[in-house]
Amino acid sequence: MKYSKQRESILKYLRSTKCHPTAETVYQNILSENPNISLGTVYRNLTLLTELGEITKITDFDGPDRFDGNNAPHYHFVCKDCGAVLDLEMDSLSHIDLLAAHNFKGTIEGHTAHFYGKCPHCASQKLEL
Amino acid sequence: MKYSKQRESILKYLRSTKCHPTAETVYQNILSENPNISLGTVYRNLTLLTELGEITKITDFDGPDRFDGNNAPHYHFVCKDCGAVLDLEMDSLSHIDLLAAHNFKGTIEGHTAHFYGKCPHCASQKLEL
DNA sequence: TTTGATGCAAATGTTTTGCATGCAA
DNA sequence: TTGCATGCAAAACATTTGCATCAAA
Repeated sequence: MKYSKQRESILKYLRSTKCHPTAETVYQNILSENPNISLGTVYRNLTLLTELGEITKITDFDGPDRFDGNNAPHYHFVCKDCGAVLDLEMDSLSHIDLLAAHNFKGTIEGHTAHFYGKCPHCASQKLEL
Repeated sequence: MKYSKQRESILKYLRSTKCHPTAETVYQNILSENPNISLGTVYRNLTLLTELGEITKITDFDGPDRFDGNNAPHYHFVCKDCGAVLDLEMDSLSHIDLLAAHNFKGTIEGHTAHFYGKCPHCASQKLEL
């Protein structure tokens, strides 16, 4: 694969943040480093990096897809109040694959899961009302 | 809420199928019963029925949103080969909310989870190769 | 009659793609 | 120099919305 400055910028930005940005947000954040980059190039490289396994595409939530530069397996939380997407520190739930396989005639290869509720910030605001 | 024949058709169709159709598929399937219905009306009613809790919107997968007329809580499986979405017969995984809450300072109200692999049909085809 | 629901079409938002040009190998 | 990657713009796709009309209450 041929090197490109644009792809390097995109990956560097995703590795540096925990905010699970959309393609548009990635674009806005690397624009200062790449004044002529186009949104199409951002999309092309996000798709490519996802196929290479360098990043993960998060399609679980409403709205535009988000991207995650954290390669380690982990689960996500979304706040019902403010919409923030946070990483959760918890063990793998691989045992649920066995529960799913129990009455299923196909093969279970894995799962995705995410959690929702109130994030630390919104939960504490609620208490103050 | 005012009665409408279109809404009744949509709900009747969703109650009758286990195939988790998209808005477009719902539209195609009720067209014979409602020759003049528009796709916009289908979208409006799918949104309304989702808000009423009569049906569920599935946003977990790539591609357009799907809708599920089965009100009972259950989990979904998607086949990596053919893309089919199937219902899984398994107990609630409510215990994973406790696992998620363990190191989390906000509040966990629930989760969504889905499983992937090969469906019964594609798994058996694979064996025949 | 009143008000919410519809059909239609245009608008919106997200993502993909065609094509000429540019840059890495 | 060769071919993949880019920038740009148009297209494709999914969904929402404005508005005049229609039908349920």
